[in-house]
Amino acid sequence: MSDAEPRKRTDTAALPRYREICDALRQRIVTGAWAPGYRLPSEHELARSFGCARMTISKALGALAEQRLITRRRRAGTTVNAPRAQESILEIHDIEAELVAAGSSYEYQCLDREIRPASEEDAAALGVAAGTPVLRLTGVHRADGRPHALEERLINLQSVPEASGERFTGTSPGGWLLKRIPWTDAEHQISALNADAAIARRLDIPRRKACLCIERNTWLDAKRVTHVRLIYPCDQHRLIARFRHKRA
Amino acid sequence: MSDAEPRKRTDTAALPRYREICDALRQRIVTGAWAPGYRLPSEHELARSFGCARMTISKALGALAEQRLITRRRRAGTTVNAPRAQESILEIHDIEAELVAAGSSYEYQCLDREIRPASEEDAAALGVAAGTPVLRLTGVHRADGRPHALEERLINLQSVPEASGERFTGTSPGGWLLKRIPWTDAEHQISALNADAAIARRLDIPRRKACLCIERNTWLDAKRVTHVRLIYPCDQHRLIARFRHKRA
DNA sequence: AAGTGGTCTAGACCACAAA
DNA sequence: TTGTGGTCTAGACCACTTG
Repeated sequence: MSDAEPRKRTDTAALPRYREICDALRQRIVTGAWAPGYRLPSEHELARSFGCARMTISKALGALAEQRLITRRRRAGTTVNAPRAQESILEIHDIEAELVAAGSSYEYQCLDREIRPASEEDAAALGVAAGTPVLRLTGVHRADGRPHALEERLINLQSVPEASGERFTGTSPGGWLLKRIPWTDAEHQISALNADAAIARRLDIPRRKACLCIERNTWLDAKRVTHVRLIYPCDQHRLIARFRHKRA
Repeated sequence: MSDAEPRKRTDTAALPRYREICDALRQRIVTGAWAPGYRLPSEHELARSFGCARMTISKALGALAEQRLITRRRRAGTTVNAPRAQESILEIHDIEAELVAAGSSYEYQCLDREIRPASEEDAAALGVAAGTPVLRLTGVHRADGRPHALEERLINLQSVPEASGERFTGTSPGGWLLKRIPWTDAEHQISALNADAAIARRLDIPRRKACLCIERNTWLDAKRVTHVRLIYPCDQHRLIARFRHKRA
């Protein structure tokens, strides 16, 4: 067995072979030489033409497929995709962790706490039946003593009954929940709004100032856990989302 | 050569071996049996204990690493990561496609078009050297005749020289670019702002109205392609991001 | 120096979907 | 039926990094 006898790869590259191949193929796609719909040569053919094992080709194609530049189907072969929607990964951090990471002090101030049967509005926001017992919390996150974000939260007490015993004075509900109740699904809605009088007062900003609003719904399997609405003054927060740069 | 003699896998599964292994390992991590910081057995050991080739283990670990549940380093081994931020997938669509999908008519109106050497401000936004030739475009996206979003765009003419020949009256630069120049990397910044006089006039909204602002930078490998700033009145747009349900 | 992950090979069998 | 991708093996060499 001559076995693996490749390794003439101390040449210049430092780039793995599959990566070179991946880049070469991507080049043909992005330059339009291989237009959307074009069917690529089979893995066997590519392996021959690149002079490598089929698995190396497979790895290169796998990377392109994960970037959604191509679609691979058994028997049908591999075809170039049409340009797609921009898809980015958005990381939404715990406010406390975020502020601490930025070197600020952090404090949660509870403004209001109420256990009640869900109103129609609560029910719609949390996605439960009206009358379901919910815990409603309003509070302010402070950074270095100054208001940073306003939080309005509903907790489904059917999913998290132990929340009814917690006062949430000082401890932020987000952190508390995260430690106790895992979630399996989440949805975020991001919007902008003008601060109304109540928001302006609580965040100590002028009325009508633009704010970034993040609403999050979380599920534990099929059960709704919590609904939260976070309101940040526009000059205190922005979200950054990056396209995940495929490397493999 | 007995070669590949595995394939007792017409059992019940239909699930690839590397997938089973990946799930088994993930289970140990998410249940806390392998806590953050824990160092996993080496690939060789895992291969022995799972009774498979090392490459199969490597594929399973690769999937976990891509989910950022573990970190793999040569010599140092593989360790369990600390829990990470909430990570959602944000899809940012082409405005035209979005409006058409919603059943609205779509129209792009070019307000301004200029080819010039990049000013300091342009250079900073686009990430190129000052003086680099850029195409600067301002326009309004209209839905059913009414202003929907304001777009301010810079195109790097070194990356996309053919853009200099395009008038962009009627055709939206986003769609035009998407059809010609794919991107490999993108970064989005999402913020809120109060409409100033110019924005208010062009979008036909009151001054100080809150707007959602999306800034996008795109790269083709290392080259900057375009920088765009989209401004939506707060009641006309919201972004939705869903937790990516891990499957692999 | 030694152990780890990273990559690669030259085969092989399988599952699937198109012809 | 047949060709394609999907997975797997048993080994090998390499590069990196830690002890």
